Amino acid sequence: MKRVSIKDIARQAGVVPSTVSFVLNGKAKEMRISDEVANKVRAVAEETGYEPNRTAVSLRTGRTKILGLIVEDISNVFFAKLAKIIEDEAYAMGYKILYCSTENDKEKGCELVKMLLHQQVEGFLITPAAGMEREISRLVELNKPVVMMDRYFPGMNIPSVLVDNYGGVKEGMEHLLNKGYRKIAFITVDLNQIQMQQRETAYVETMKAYGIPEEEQVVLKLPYKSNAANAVDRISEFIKEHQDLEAIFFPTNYLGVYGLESIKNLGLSIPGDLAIVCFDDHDIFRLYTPGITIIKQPIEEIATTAIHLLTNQLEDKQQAEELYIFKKPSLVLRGST
Amino acid sequence: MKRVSIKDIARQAGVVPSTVSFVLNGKAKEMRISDEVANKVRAVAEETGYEPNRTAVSLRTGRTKILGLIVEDISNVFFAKLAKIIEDEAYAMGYKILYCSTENDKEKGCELVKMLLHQQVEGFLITPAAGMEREISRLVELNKPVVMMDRYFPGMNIPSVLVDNYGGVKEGMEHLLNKGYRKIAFITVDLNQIQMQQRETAYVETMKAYGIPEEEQVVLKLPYKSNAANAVDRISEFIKEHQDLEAIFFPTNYLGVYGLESIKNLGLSIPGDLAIVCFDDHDIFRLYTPGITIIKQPIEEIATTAIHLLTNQLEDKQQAEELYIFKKPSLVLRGST
DNA sequence: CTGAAAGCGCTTACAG
DNA sequence: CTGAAAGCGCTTACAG
Repeated sequence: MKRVSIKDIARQAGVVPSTVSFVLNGKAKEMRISDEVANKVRAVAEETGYEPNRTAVSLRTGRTKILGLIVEDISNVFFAKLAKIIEDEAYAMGYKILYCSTENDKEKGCELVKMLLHQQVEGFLITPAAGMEREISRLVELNKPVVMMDRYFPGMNIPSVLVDNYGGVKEGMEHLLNKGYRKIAFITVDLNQIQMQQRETAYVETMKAYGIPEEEQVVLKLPYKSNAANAVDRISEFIKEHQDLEAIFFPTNYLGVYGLESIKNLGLSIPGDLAIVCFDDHDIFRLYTPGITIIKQPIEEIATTAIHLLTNQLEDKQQAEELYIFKKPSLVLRGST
Repeated sequence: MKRVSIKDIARQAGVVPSTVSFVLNGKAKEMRISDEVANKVRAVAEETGYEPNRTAVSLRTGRTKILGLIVEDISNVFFAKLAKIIEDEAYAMGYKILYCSTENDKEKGCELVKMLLHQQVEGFLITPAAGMEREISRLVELNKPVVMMDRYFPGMNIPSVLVDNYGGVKEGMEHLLNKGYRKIAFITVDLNQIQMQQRETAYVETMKAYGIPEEEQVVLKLPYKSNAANAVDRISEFIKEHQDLEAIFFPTNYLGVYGLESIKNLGLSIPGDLAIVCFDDHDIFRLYTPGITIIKQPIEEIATTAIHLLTNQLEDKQQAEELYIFKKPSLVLRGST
């Protein structure tokens, strides 16, 4: 059951191996090989079920057609969906994907980069953990194309595909404000992460644009790693303290879930007592909340843009013109708000 | 910025390439290379930051240290978690994983097997879609180790790591029955899949063992691809028709979610009006159902067993003694039932 | 103890 | 138009 090689085909077709290689790589015309010979070779390759040995091709050409994808955590739905789409697009273009997860651990992230490098991957798609700057700039020095997703390091000059966090929150806020809501709270997390900061800025500025000064805005910041029970308690308390609240904006889906539980515990109805807008969808919303408005992450756009950006660099060796590409989330109304 | 090769090291250390290879592969002793020479070689390798070219190693040794993992859908939490654990274990043993998803499509599944084969993977971990039998037995003929997970093809003689569906349902049913519940409905899906059938059998037989004959058992079968709204309607109707119901057993988490919505719509309480047991956990349960009992899938056990089964075959070239390995799910009580 | 050489399966510049 | 040959970076059987 030995694999057939280019040599076997050459022997059977009565030509030399190089001829077989040219024919099978579509260079028959270029090399002025007669149709007769070319067809013979193709026929033999066909009937023997020949498949080139990719390892040998890689060694010879220096290309592996393998891309490395480093996400934060493959078991998280957002990244899993991202990975799936990237995988599909990559396969369609003849690339394979090697995945792994940093778990937001700088050390592990750097390890993985090294590992993928040994693995001879040709390019990298990364949602970087903080602290991976050095390792990533090393990749650039090694002339390996890199595209970042969802996060970025300002000033590092690496093409990045990002969610338009500011624009998304602005749109959601305008939706509420245009409906006449004024007392809108923003319940966020105390995390020094660029995405979350952009979202908060958008809240503050959109409110201001509608004539509500910062002093009258209502922001609650929960500690980063607070557990479900604590978060629900804090939010419930907060809602009770602010009896005049008309709406709440949650800048991330987990907060939204906690919020829903608080609202349910307090016996309030949506959107009767409170209107809710949440950045980023969650399965739970589908079932339990006819009156919630979602700002849906543009996962598909991010994935396809990123993979194409990367393969373009690989094929033409040219950089993207735009360094930071922002994808706008879309507003989804589930029932009335 | 050219990579350093074994030749470069040989030159700098004043030896021939083969000596370098022996030293770096830990065969210095075996080849009786002097410590002095060996240390010199190691020092040079260290300071030049030498990393072997895996492609060349693969071509020469015929080994790639890459495993193929084919799941149904990487964007599904169950498979994503499975993949994550497998990836971690594999990396720890020096293997890399190439993932992909069949989307339960026989054609795509077979394509993927071929693709991974071209990619020179050494072994396969597969959650097969129906219809992939031929392609998988081809792998065995090619002498490629295969381990199946979660599903199996009876009589195909391929090591499979499975959930003990029967045992899990039996345990959940006994839990209910021991608490005194007698009128227990089983709401399932009309799908000719081995897992679901085992679960149903367990319901029927456990009921019988407690003295409730099949005529008095209550089973509802929903069509396979019914949407959420239809499913919820059917279940609501069913509950209304069976006023004397004391408990419901859902053999899969999506049905449980639909069931919860029906119960909520009907204004019933859990476990006051109805006790609920569901096979397989779901995020939603965590938030909305203090009185639900879960039969938790043994994801971690499946993943680690499967990967070790595969690597054992690769390292020792020996088959597993047991062909079918069943992992027992665990019963998790959320509040009282 | 060490070195020279073959060969894994390809691709491609070169000679004819 | 076709063929002989080098070489990608390794490993390992063989000779000395």
